[in-house]
Amino acid sequence: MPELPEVETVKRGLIKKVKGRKILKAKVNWNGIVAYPDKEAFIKEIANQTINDIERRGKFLMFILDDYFLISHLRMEGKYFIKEPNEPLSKHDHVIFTLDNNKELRYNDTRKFGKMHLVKKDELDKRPISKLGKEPWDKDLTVKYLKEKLNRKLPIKTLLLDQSIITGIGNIYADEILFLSKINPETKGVDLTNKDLQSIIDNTRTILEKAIEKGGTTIHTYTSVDGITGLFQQELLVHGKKDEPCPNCKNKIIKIVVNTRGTYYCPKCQKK
DNA sequence: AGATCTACCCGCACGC
DNA sequence: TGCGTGCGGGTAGATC
Repeated sequence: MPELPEVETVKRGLIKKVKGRKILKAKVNWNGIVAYPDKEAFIKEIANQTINDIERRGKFLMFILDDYFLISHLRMEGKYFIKEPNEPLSKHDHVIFTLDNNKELRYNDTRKFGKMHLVKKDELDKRPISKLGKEPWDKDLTVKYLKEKLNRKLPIKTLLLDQSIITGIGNIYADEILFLSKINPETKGVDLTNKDLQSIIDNTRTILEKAIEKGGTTIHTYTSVDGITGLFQQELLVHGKKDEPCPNCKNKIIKIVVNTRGTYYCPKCQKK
């Protein structure tokens, strides 16, 4: 599933393929994907807009158009493909953009979880990305900042997934970051030391950078339906490794549930 | 009022 | 084989 590194990889791939292209028209085959505005307005307003650039904010892709931002969240399984117009639609192709180079940009989403918002450039503050917290590499992401934001009783695992604090960390990397930081996922935010907070910042950056690097080497796989999952799977240390030996101390990794999210950690290395 | 919790959107994978 | 259930990001709305 796409977390920040995968979204960054998709972004880089899309820039190569569609930057500078004009969207001649759009077709929406599943209304649920288009969250705002309604389908008719979406189709009407996006016609003849040029994709001037593509940016990433947290796990959101942001297509910079002439008068609008197209904000796209892939959620669990969203993918973009470039296809020839005469190629038959795949089962889960839900939004099709016809480009000015006789190609189609197709949004494919097995689980129909993804969302798109088309917003005027001066209306950005009303839409989802306005609430995002610091990007992992933001210079303002400091121990002081985290100390304020994490001064709560919720488990650190839950707080790491809160996109309004640090944006871009998902369920998988949250486990990995806490493992590298030797912090128990159930530790209350308020109980973290300055050293813990610095560890979280450092390890977040390290692991996401490493993952982006990996993503970069397999950039073509974003057009392959099952390509993205396989990539960082091999790199994981604890997530999904129930009953397997901890890479650090060989103790068994255990799985618990923290605020409905499956959570993996080493009880020996990550004591409360 | 602010913090926290819950339901919801979906379809696939898995296990009994 | 067939059915039930867990999964998971973000948001809206409920509740503490």
